[in-house]
Amino acid sequence: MALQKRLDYGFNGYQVPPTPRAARSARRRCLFKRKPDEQQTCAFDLLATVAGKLLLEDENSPPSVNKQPPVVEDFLMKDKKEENKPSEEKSCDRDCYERNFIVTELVSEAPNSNIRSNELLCAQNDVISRPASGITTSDCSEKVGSAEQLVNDDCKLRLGIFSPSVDIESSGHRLSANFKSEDENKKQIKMDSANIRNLSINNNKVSTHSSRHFEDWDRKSSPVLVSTVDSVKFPFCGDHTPCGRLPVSRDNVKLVNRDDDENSSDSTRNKAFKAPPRVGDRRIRKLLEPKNCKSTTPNVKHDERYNADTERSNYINRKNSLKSQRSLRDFPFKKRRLYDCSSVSNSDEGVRSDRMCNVSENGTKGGGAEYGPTRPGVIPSPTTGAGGGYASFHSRNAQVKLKIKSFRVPELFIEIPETATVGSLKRTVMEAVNAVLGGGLRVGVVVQGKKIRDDNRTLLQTGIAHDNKMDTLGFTLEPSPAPAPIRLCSQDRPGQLVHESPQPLARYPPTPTISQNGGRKGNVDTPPDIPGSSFSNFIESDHDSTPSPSDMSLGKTSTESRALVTVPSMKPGAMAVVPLRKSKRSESAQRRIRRPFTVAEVEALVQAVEKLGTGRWRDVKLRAFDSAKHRTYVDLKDKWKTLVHTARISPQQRRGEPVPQELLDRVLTAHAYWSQQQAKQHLKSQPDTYILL
DNA sequence: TTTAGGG
DNA sequence: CCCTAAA
Repeated sequence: MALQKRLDYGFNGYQVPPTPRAARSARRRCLFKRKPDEQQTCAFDLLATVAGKLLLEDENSPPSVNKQPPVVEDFLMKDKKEENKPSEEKSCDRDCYERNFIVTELVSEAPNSNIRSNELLCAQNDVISRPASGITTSDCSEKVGSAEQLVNDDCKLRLGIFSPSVDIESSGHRLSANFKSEDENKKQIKMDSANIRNLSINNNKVSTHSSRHFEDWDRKSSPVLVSTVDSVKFPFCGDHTPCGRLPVSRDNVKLVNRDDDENSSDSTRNKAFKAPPRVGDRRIRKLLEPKNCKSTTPNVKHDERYNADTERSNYINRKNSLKSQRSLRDFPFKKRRLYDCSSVSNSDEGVRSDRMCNVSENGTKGGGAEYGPTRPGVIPSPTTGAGGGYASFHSRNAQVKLKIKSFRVPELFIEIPETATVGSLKRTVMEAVNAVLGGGLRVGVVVQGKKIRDDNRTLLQTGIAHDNKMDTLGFTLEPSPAPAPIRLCSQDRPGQLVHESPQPLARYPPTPTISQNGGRKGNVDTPPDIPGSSFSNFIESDHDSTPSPSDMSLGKTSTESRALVTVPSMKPGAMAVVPLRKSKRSESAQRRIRRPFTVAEVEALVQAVEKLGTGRWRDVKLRAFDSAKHRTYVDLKDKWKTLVHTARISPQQRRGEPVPQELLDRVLTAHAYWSQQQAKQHLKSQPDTYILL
């Protein structure tokens, strides 16, 4: 059997390394411009990735959620055009990464204010944070639909997209804002059809998230990760119907962790133009990837690999035919489970909205009965945007209180083999979430469309305290230039991540200046934990999965998660709205956090190595771990090394998350095969020496 | 920048 | 994971 396997690998499955290393290195060049520092900004990258940037809508363009820039259509067209041009890399416009942060309304702090900003809040939350399926009225729904179709064609299961919306509330002034997200902020749970053939087809298929536009995401985005005052929620959208094609084999395992750290690098962007994207699976991802910033070298050996992959895949299919079939049947259920979660989450959303309303009551004393439908006339349609007319400001109020009630993270894209367990899926998702939350963020303040860079300016000076300038106050979330504190991205302590990540936003605020005031300062640390949050729901009965830090963290997360809330009372003389401790970020050169490979990752690695062989770690990385930025090819190589070692030692001596024996067997087989190949090549390359000896 | 290996 | 020589 072993022999047979070997033969299969040798003749059908593996592809003999065709090119000398030199040749290879010649044509790869564009990727991995990651700076050393960036490796440590795991989470952050994501927010770069996930949060990206929140931008206040310009004054000239009235805050109107519905308003859709005419550009969108062009963008879409562009996308479609580019689909046919695999060799062309889309340019990454910086604007792509910006999310709009719209201050819908700012109300006077006066308790008697007749303006029910709460209503606005509620309305906005209601509409915007609704799962994509529920949002169809938007003018861009059509586009969204097409985008989703494309996605579905690729047999990808998209889990939530959030419409990033941020509500800023204050007892006095209330801001309701929407973060318009973009696709780059998402990770995708992608179930690729296992068959390589399918993959190839998919590659040629036009699959693009047209959602480069926040609008799109805004509309279709489903709530995914919502951190509210009281809890962190992980709602999944329920609008994704399982695609018709189901994964067949474990081929094409790909972990798409969109760590968009590369987005932030201009050099990367520039390079994108130099090198066209590689054909094949990667290309799809490119298209899907919001950033699309990095380019891939053209895969010269694409056809070659295609053949090899196909054969290999056939082999695997034969081998696992039974298994695959079962997987086919099981898969929908696995997915359904997620959807069930989503429904739960959705319901939670309602709770969340309510909670928000309630919270807002604190400030305005507005009766709950007055919210929403009860007074529809008063509620500015979130889509129409709230004009500044609603706000009546009392300039005598010296305090500006802001409360960011929730951040929504756009989307998670993850690829995972259908053979993976639900537990591993959960872990993967959790990792993605942690990555999102664990990152550091920098908050920018935008007033009247202009970014306020001077942190020392007072609100008064900036105009935030002025009645006539309250219309447009915005915040931007952007990746912090320096790596986030390790703790923030530590996956080893995932439990802390979820509530820690918000820290840069929520906990640091009270600067000396700000802390002078009483007000609701105490709310900053208000951590009303909601044990039954969606997060815990999402993971709850995870018995089938092997214990992993992530899993453990989930429960912890649900109980420890802190609200992403900041209610720093600020006097006009206060400093930045959301002061950040930038200094702490500078302590780089830290050892990267340990991120144990999951079984899914191991499988992806094994599969890639089986096809590419050892010694081509960059290709392996690109193939299976592209967009998993925290896995460098060195990491993969090291992991392979340890895998080989692990496979050779007795199971009793192994530590950590147990790797399925089947995988270890494959490791040994592949390692043996490629070692042999290497030896052969070595002999060929030095025939003279051989003769001489 | 990538590989290959030792630490 | 880190560090680095070597390619």
